[in-house]
Amino acid sequence: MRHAADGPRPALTVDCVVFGAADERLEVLLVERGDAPFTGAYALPGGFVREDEDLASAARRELSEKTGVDLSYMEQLYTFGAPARDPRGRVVTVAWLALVRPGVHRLEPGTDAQGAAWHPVADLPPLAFDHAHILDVARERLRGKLRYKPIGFELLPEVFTLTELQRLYEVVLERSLDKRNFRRKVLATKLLIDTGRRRTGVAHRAPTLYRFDRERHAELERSGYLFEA
Amino acid sequence: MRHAADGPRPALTVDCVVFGAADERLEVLLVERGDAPFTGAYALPGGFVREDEDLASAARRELSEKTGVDLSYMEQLYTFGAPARDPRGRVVTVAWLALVRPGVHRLEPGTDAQGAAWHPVADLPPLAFDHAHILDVARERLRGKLRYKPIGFELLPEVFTLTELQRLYEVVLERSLDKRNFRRKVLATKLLIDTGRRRTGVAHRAPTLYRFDRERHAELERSGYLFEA
DNA sequence: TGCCTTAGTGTCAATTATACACCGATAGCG
DNA sequence: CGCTATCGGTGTATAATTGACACTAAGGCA
Repeated sequence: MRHAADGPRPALTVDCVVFGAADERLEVLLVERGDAPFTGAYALPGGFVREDEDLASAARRELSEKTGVDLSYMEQLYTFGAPARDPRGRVVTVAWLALVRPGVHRLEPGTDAQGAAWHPVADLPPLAFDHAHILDVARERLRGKLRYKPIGFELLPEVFTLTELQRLYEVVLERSLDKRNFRRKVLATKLLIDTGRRRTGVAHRAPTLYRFDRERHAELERSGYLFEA
Repeated sequence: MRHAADGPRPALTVDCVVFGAADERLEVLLVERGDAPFTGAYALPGGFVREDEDLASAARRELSEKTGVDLSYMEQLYTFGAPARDPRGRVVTVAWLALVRPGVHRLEPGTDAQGAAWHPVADLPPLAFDHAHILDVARERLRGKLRYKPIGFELLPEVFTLTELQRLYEVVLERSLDKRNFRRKVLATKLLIDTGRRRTGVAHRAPTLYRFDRERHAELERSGYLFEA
């Protein structure tokens, strides 16, 4: 059975995969490591779980400490525990996934991370530990979720055009979508509100700006529904 | 950063939710606890992760030790880490999900579990720790998977009738399905092989026995496909 | 004012989902 | 041995959804 003294134990950390969309690209928040191992390499923000701390709280705290980004919600992604994933010894990490609008969070790197910055997932620097693998799992999960949850909105600014939303879907799903079918489908959800405003200053027809209907979304969440892109 | 000496750490366990179907019910494999806390209560088979052991291996080992059931594949379910989930101190557990055909595994309870047995999920004894919650999460995951993966077969005997398969779906999804539509859909997958045999000795028309086409399934797995019930 | 660029719109065909009711085969019983 | 009870097995029509596909509209700028 479970005795607190049962032999050596793995250490436990949390790591956060925070995605955002900017310039029609998918980006991820990384910190530059200041200490060994992997000094100077990039890593997912994360760190040790404290003795009396909920896992989700640990993820939020570490993300905040390492990057200055405060998030109220993250989804648990997967727990990675290969014995050799950390050269210092056995470390099991619970990875978390979050989607944010880049730009609304000021990045304030913590003392033990030299920098926190957005990196396009299509062009990543070498990552510490097994973080490249964690990121792959996160991208796969994001793809899966995007197909049946309208989470695309979480990644975009408060107001956005349908074309911007479509580009995001295309980037994440890695395939092109038909404009008319995409619009039909996404508008059919009734989750978008026409703000009545248009984006001006562009050298072409001014596109309509929409925002996400959080109330309707919460309502549908409660009753359980699907969404397909 | 991560120093092995960083303060007190949560202990780490694995717990296994093993589902099977029998008598048109969904069952789960539980062990009776021999030691405190929760002496005499039922629990999911599980235990501590060893220092140099992969998480999946730990789950397989604990399941085998506690119940005698050897499985080659389990899917990671979720990691539970509420600070108070174990009265003895901080214990984080990585839960795993497996589907088996009950009857093909001999149950051999380990020394520290008084008994390993199948229990219908619709009528469970009180469970130790937060295992009732873990089981809820597992049932939800099973429902989700059943909708788009043909995993129902994993829970049934080697040969089965379409009605048995449908009952299983109905039990897991908690709704009734149309017989003709179900048959059409499930046969359209071409994942069932008509064995040419029928179940006899029943006081009604003898139903055709099918078995699951593992080769075709593996093939489709590779190319990626969906399945809807 | 003409041109370049992106926004925005509709239809048709194919596919898929759903609703729905009767005859067939077998064992058991009287 | 035939009657009955019980579950097995089948098809069709309608509605909803998907996917393919091309042109006009509007705005800024040269």
